[in-house]
Amino acid sequence: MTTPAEGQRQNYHHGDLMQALLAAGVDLAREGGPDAVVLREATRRVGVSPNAAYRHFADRDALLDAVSDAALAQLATAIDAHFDAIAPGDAETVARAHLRAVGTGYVAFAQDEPGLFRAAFFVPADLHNPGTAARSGPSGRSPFVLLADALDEFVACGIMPSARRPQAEFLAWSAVHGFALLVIDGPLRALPRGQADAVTQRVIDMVEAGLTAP
Amino acid sequence: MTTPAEGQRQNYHHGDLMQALLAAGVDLAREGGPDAVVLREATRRVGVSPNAAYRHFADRDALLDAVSDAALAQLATAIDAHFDAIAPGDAETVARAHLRAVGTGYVAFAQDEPGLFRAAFFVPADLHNPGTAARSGPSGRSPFVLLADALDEFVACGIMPSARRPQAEFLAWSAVHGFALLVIDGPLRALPRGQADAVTQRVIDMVEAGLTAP
DNA sequence: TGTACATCAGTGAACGCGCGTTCACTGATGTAC
DNA sequence: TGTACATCAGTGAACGCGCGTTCACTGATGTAC
Repeated sequence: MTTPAEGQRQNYHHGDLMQALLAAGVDLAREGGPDAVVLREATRRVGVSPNAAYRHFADRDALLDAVSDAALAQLATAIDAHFDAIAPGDAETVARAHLRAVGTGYVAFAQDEPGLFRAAFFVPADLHNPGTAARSGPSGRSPFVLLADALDEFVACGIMPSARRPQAEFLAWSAVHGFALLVIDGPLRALPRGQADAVTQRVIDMVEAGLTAP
Repeated sequence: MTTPAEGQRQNYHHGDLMQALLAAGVDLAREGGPDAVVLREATRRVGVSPNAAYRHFADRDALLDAVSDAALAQLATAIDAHFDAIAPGDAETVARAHLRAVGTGYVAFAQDEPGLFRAAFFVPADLHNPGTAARSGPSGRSPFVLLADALDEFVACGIMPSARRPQAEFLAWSAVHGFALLVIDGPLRALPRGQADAVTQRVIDMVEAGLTAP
């Protein structure tokens, strides 16, 4: 995370240019989304000539992929934090809280880091492959896995019929992902944060009620 | 819609260059999404010099806005078709069918015309303003208005509490919009159409159950 | 401990590309008299 | 009905921009002996 004296480098060798370029790329994505991840600008920020990047990334797309993975990892970390805050309780209460934590953390991250959020999903994630550690948070479980586990708990504690379980991830994901986009880019972008948060909870209410309806 | 002998124009004056450029822009969006709406390419396709476009559009963004409106109008038309296919019946059945028609038509359009779909939402629509006729289908009602009307029917026939009505559009929209993106760009992009259609219906089931839950 | 040399990580300069946009212009059109 | 002329809708050439990428190179590093 420490980018030592950007542009002020003394030694010929950088030390960890790969990591520095990745960090610069993440900054660019944070500021302007995936399109802002410009290879030349990343090298400029690190204080290195443009072609130096090619020692560490095959091309611009490889850099963007790495940035996308890093963004996914940050999303995972944000969701982990919501997960860890859940108090113990009976299975059903905890299961519902798990679902809510994923949704709430997901939307909050999109609101806090819209550029990273868009970069994360610019490269379509293969959610079936939990992915490398580069895409997970401290828990080691990707957001998709956390969601899947929460839904498994729904079945286990009897509030969702097991026949409804297959592909239910995508139903929940759709609602929360779509809402995140409405809020950061779409017609709800002007909604004050407090009101948006209230609607976020209603989206999760809808998902929960929709999945557990008799 | 008829683009007379593209690139083979005889007369100095085009006739309706504005419309021709818009049509070319829509084609570009269809083929490659909003980023593919390139002003020079549009003029090339129409067979006109690049700067001729500036007689009709202030700049590239103005062209893209017009393309986006046209794409929204096509989406509206597609949804209108699903609406018109609904058989008469009791209020509740019709209300549910209306909601389903909007969702089904919406996702089907995204699947059939992913480029136009992405172009339509590249310029964030102000859904509160029903928008000009340029954004509606034959019915004159925009998709957002059709959705809002369906939800009003839910309240009117007593299957949704009126306290839940405000902003319910955004809950339903989130789920369907998010799912459309999962299908055209995201992790569900490889799912065969038939299976995707089945999941679409489950998304709508979830929305319907979630909004009408006791 | 010192030196030769292969290897690695950077540099400097340049490339072609296609874009959006502007300039001064010319050909066609239609209206006033 | 004919002509002068303002207006409109195009043209041709060029601009600056910033990008990704490649070339041949040089400085630094570390290992073998």
